[in-house]
Amino acid sequence: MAQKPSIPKGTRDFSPAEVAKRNYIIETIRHQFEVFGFQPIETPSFENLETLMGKYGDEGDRLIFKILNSGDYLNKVEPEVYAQKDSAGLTPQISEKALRYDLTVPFARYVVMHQHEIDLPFKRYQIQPVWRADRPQKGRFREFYQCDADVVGPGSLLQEVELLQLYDSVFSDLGLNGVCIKLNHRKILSGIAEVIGAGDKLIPFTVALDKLDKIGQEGVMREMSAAGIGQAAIEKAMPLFSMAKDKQNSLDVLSEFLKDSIVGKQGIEDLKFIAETIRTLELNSTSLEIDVSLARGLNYYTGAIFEVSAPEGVNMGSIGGGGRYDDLTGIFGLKDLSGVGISFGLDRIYLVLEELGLFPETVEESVQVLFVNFGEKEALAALPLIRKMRGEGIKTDLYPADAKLQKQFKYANNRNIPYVVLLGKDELEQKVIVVKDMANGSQNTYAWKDLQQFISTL
RNA sequence: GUGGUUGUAGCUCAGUUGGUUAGAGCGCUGGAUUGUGGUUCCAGAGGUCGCCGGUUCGAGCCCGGUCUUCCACCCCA
Repeated sequence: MAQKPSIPKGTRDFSPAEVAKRNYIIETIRHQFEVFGFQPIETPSFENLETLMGKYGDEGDRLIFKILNSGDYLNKVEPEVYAQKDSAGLTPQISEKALRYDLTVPFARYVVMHQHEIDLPFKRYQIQPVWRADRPQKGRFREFYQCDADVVGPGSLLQEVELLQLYDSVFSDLGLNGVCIKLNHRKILSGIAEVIGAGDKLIPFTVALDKLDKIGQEGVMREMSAAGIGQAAIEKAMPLFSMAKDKQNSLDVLSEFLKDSIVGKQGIEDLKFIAETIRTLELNSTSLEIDVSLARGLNYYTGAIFEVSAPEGVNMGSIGGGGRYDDLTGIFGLKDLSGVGISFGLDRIYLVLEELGLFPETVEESVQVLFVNFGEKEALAALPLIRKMRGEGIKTDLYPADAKLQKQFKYANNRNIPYVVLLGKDELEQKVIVVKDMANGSQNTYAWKDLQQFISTL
């Protein structure tokens, strides 16, 4: 035996039970995507490197998995570039393809390429793996699934409202209560930066503000200062810190704070509309919270931004996120097309459901009825009955070998199979089956011709 | 990418200052039970102590490297 095999860091194998649970989540999400009128697309697992580079910021560029060119790729490198040992300069010369980093940029590329064949507004969903060359942690993998729903076309705030309802529907179906959707607006952040006189430092300002929960007011102020934001500006922003804690009145406080900022006021109007509409429609299992300190999201968001956090007490980063991007397709040459979308982090939702014990028991039920194998003659007699049950859509199986009864029952027990059917010598003679209910141990006898009777109890 | 952490049976983990043949629980296999699982009792199998190298008379234990796990940054789902 050679070296033990292994898989790359941050990747995983999935056992049948895990796949069953993952499929349960995927099907729940897919169902609601379709109920909300989204259509599926799929895109290649790898794109041209230039399609992806520069879309996620410097940090994102670093985390993109690049694919080495085929053949004698070093041969084409200019000697000067090679000699300089400059990785950034060398990369485009030895790699022209890269693994998909998210689903949004490929979607934007798709819209531009297929603009003449899609009807706007186009509501698409996409459930596929993405890859990031990140250092793994709990709930952070190098290969993971995103489940995205986006709308492109004429912009309307009703779409934001619908997407929030979509979040709510999915988490309700999954039985995951206490999920909190945080809501903010890029224009509010711009307005704040403008009002405090740090308009040119928007990104570092928002990145620092986002850490308020984590490092506190002092930490945020220190980080802003380190980012080159002036002391006067930071002090002007101070009311925001206390406001972030008092989430009820945040819009009123913000209105006052941003009264001189046109952009800022637009952001407030948007959020007011979204929050009030949601309030009248009511959410089922999730809560909506306006949070000025929410600043995450990729560089392309321009309007509302969302982030979904797991219920309190579960230590997990965000399990979903999204927002509006007014000009995503602009970078691919198609102007004035607005989009808004959300994403579900399948792998993290899985971990949350697992931790809270929220997977339905039936999810792992691969077989409903197992026929015991008593030998060739009995097994052959069972086959027509099994075929009939399978024809009715019942997950039915015959134990594949004439093993000890004890072993077959143990197998059924370990697999959580609820019913075991006995068809041995006696049953064969009398043309009956004995059905054992594994939950309570009770047994019932049915004639072969009355199989339907048994089926109807399932 | 930076700093730290982890790895021993299929799983969860013990393993003393470095000292014979590395343990437990669960699981697995067989038996008590030749037509009955989930409870009980008895017996058994199962380990290159992540990998490579070093120190030592002697390494699961000490040192270096490497891979992996998890954590804090960074960033993110």
